[in-house]
Amino acid sequence: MKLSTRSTYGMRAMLELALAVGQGPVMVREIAERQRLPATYLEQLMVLLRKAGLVNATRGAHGGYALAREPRDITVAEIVEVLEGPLDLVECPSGAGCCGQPEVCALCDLWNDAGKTLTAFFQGMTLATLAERQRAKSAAPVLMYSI
Amino acid sequence: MKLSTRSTYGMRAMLELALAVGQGPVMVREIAERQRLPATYLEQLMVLLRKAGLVNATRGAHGGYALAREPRDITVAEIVEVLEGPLDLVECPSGAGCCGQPEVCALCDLWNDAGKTLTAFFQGMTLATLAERQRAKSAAPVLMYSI
DNA sequence: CTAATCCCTATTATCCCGGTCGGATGAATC
DNA sequence: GATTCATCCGACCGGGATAATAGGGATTAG
Repeated sequence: MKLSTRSTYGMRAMLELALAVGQGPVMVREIAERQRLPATYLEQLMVLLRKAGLVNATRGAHGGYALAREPRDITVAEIVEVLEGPLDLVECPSGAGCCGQPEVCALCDLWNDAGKTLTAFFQGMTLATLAERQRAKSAAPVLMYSI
Repeated sequence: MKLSTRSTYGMRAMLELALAVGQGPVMVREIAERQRLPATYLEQLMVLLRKAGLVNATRGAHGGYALAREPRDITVAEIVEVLEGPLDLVECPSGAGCCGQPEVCALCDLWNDAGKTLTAFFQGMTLATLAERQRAKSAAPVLMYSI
């Protein structure tokens, strides 16, 4: 039930883009170095994000990636869903999650509700919020607690 | 990010036991047949649930499994955690989920909060509630909507 | 034209899940 | 006490997905 690295890598890249908003496109290699990620692997993920309309790519020299929308208009839910597939805990009703009879199975509801809970959480979180938090963390280091 | 079948199989078995509470132990084969699950596979899962103290096993003839506690005192969170591992979305801070510096990484908090949300949801759901819902569903079939 | 960068398609390695099998252990029945 | 029944335990295996790597093609700036 862990998230795959696709999501976490992707989120790290997207956060990086959110922090660099307004500074022109950022190269994959640059992101990869800053985040210590395998560059060629990240490349594939960026293509997925582009196809999903979350980022714009500019090719050629001085190219790179930039967010396609304002950070406040991109939710974590979107990003994760692109890289991880639908935000459901089981694939009802055809899958093994329930008995195959959703109308009669209390567990189907359980899994669906859990998925909705998670989705709601991720939908409520935007790149803008995350970037803000990240800036706060970077600016005010552990010193805060050592007074 | 899907749940493995271990959890779903296990939950189906546990719900079956909850519905059969007070009727003596239930055999694995019996559960497997009713839920259309591979019996020998389910067997392994039941052993895990027993070692976790969620069910009691009686061996030999007329043996089988029964809940170790009252249905209202067994949460979905416990069951899932036994079969699926800790209810976290990433394994911070050593894993690839965050940058390796939880104090400086906004994403660590994100993943942890998401995990807590999910955990809270599952902790709030007991076998008693599920059994009740299941009974309601079985009792009042689709006929309700065809008046 | 040339360098830089994204784009795309294999290919590989590794791990975990889902499942099977055979036999050992322990309990009930006769 | 022998037999039967059911849980227990470990070993094994195939498939599929994940996480990479590699190489070449397309596109743009200078």
